[in-house]
Amino acid sequence: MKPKITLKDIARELDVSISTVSKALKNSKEISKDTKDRIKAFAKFYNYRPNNIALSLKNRRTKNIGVVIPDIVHHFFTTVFRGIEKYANSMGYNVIICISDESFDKEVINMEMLANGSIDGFILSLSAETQQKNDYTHLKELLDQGIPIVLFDRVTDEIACDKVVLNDKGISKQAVEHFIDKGAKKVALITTEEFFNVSESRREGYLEGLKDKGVSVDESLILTLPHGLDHTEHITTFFSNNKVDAVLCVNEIFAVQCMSIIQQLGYHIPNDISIIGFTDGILSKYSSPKLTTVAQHGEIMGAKAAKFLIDRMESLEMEEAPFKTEVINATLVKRGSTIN
Amino acid sequence: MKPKITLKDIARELDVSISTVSKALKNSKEISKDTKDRIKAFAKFYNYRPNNIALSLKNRRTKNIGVVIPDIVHHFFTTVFRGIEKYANSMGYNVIICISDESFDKEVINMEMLANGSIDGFILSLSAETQQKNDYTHLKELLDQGIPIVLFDRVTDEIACDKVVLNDKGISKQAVEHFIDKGAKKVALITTEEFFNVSESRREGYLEGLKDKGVSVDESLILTLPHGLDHTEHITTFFSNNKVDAVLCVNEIFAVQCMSIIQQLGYHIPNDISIIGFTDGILSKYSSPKLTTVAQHGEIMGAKAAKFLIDRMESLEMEEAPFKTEVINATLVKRGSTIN
DNA sequence: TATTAACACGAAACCGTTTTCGTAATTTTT
DNA sequence: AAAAATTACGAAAACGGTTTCGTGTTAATA
Repeated sequence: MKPKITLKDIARELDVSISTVSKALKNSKEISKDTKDRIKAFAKFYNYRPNNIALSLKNRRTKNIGVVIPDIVHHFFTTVFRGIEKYANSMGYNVIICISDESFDKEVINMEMLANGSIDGFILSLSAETQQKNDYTHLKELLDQGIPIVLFDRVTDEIACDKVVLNDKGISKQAVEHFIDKGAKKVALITTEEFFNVSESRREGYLEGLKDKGVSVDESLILTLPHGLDHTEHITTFFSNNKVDAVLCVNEIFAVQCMSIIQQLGYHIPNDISIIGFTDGILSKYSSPKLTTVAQHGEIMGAKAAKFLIDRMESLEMEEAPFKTEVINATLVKRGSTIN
Repeated sequence: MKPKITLKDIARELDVSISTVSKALKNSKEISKDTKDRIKAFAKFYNYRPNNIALSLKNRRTKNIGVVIPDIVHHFFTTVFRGIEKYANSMGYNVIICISDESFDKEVINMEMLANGSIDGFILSLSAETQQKNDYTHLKELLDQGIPIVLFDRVTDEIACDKVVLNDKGISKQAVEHFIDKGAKKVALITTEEFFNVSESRREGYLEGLKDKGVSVDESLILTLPHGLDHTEHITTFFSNNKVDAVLCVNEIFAVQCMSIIQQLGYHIPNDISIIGFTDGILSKYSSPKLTTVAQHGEIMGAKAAKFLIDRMESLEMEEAPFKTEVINATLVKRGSTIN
């Protein structure tokens, strides 16, 4: 057992003051070459490393950033997180992660814990419950205390801060137009309940895409699936009752579920029915046929969010800089589930 | 802007000493009720919260644990991480995460960064490169410094510490026996290169399962896929050249790839060929037929690892406790890709 | 009434750094 | 040779807490 060595230890052993040691290790020219050499050699030999906590206290910055996401098992968040981690790490920051589990209370409690000195700033995607309650006082308080926040994907207009979002609306529109361009007449949308702003945007894009192509909206072609339940039955009855040519799903799980049900019903994909899903995850790559999806470029989003945050934290007191919103362009990855 | 308030601020405003404030807030009976009430009211009003960093420095413990994993996008690690996070959080710990990206250097650098005071202990799964190099000096040094480490899944005998592993061998054996019990004669294994100790164990289990059932080993039924490439061709030629009844795959990606290739070759699953994969992830649940898999219970592993670590950290100086290895029992989740 | 005990609080050390400022000792300038 | 400047270092404050110990007042005991 060889416990960590401190400046004090070095000072004692070498019979100099703590300040001298500190300065010597920082190569200060206040200290003579001889003394510096002695101290450096000793420090190296005992593998001295400054204590991060003491530094944090002194500098009043931790070089930690807090990431709060609703769910880590979800592919999209995972990729965003990876982007955050990579960029943050390259800039010398560590990442403390909290999972809100879609719960308002967890989001609040975790953030308050971290805000008491553990981190210098937050990157956050709102929990479902927070979006439902529409209560953002916890975020406002943190901003009030001077702690910077960057919101991504699940954002809100209520909070003034840097944001990184996807062009959900635009890409949905594009997907719908792609369907129609390839001959589809009846385009369905399979979506979730409305308190996610992303679902909302995707629905808008869907509607706009139809409108632009001069196709009238048929509300019965929009299937809203309840949260958390098994959807097989819903989907089966939907496709039994409606003749559709193309389906846009707001996530890849819905999409592959639709695919197998559609195939069981005897339709051919993509000849009879085309499908596009959101989230270019593992399911899309290994389904058969492979799924055409909207790539959300999570890693890019994460990196951008991290850059926003770090820029703001490091531009000392340049907090006056106006808040920016970066729109990441989703792209359509065309695979076997559509006619391309 | 309403910056954080400190003990000193309260002391100044209320004209008492810092020590009095500290004691009052901790409800010390050294302080009179009157004074306590005043101080508490003031603190509450200004929403005083002690600074975590200062506490860490004083107590010489951060209540942070460092998690180092090779990859966050991989489902298994994600679930383990979730288990760690949940348990740690419930015990008042925060989690700092580093992704080694299967790189030895990243593993070393990240751990050294965190070890200088930022965390009280590590939970770690070895990177592929570390296992290849078989170099664990960085871990030994940390243990030497008195920093506890818990290893999970990708472990090594070289390091004496608490460990949490899966009974890879046992469950593989069980899977093979299940195949044979249901009538399979020719059981294939599709695996990765050998520097992962888990692949090794799974292969051993496979061999043992055959042996126990009195089936002789046919080396040509073991397909080793190279790391990172596209495997379609390998798998296709494998199944074209070999008549097999059942396939055990060491991950779910291999399994679903096999499934689609097998189906394209005109075989029926599970009637002609049965399949079992490892990792009970999203692919297994949404494939058709649904995949019979080995559930690794990552969340349980994570929780157990976190418990090991926290127990050791909190049993002050009870570091004498012998190191334990917990074996998590994987289970077979029987679905449509096997005859059950 | 003198002594002791209980009460209520403050001073100071400590955790491990950085940094400002002060100051002997030496060297340079006049 | 006296004054000024430079060199090389140490003392101390600061970051924000906790905790031990000391002490002046009051209350209880002899």
